[in-house]
Amino acid sequence: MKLGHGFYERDALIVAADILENKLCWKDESGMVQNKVITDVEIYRGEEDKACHACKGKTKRTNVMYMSGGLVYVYLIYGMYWMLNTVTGREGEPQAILIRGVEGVDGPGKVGKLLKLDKSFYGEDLVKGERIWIEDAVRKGDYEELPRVGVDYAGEWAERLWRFNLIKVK
DNA sequence: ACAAAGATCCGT
DNA sequence: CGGATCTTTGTA
Repeated sequence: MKLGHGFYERDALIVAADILENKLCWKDESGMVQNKVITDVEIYRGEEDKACHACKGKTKRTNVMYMSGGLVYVYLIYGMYWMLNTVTGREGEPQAILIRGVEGVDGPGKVGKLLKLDKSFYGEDLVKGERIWIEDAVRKGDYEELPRVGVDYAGEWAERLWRFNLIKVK
């Protein structure tokens, strides 16, 4: 079942732990529905978080993060890779969760490539789920909390354990 | 207007 | 470790 508003409109710290192991669903170029288990996420939360794009305030780019949870935030990094984020929290609380990896796909750039993301996904509604959505899962495995990747410039904010990674079960 | 940096990945 | 490659943002 598709996750609804209630799931996303909570604090990013709660949603991030809860989103692991759910299924990221999308339609491929032939219209076939694909899905993969979410295994690796990172939290970007609030204007005070120096690693969060919203630390610059509300801009054309960060606008969607200020909206109510359940929307897609995508942006191009290094001129090449589209990063997939889900907006969380209530309106006025800039938050997003970066999908760093799904089963068999290790790395946010690869996730974006797999889903063939582009600018048109900015602000896409995950609750409506026309092109992309998330479905719930039953099993809840354990996860580890790690520092976020690639945000050393953010000083003490880089030390927060805001990367949640599913522990692989053999 | 222009320059700089960036939530990455790949090949050497 | 450097190159690819382009949007966003700060500075003039």
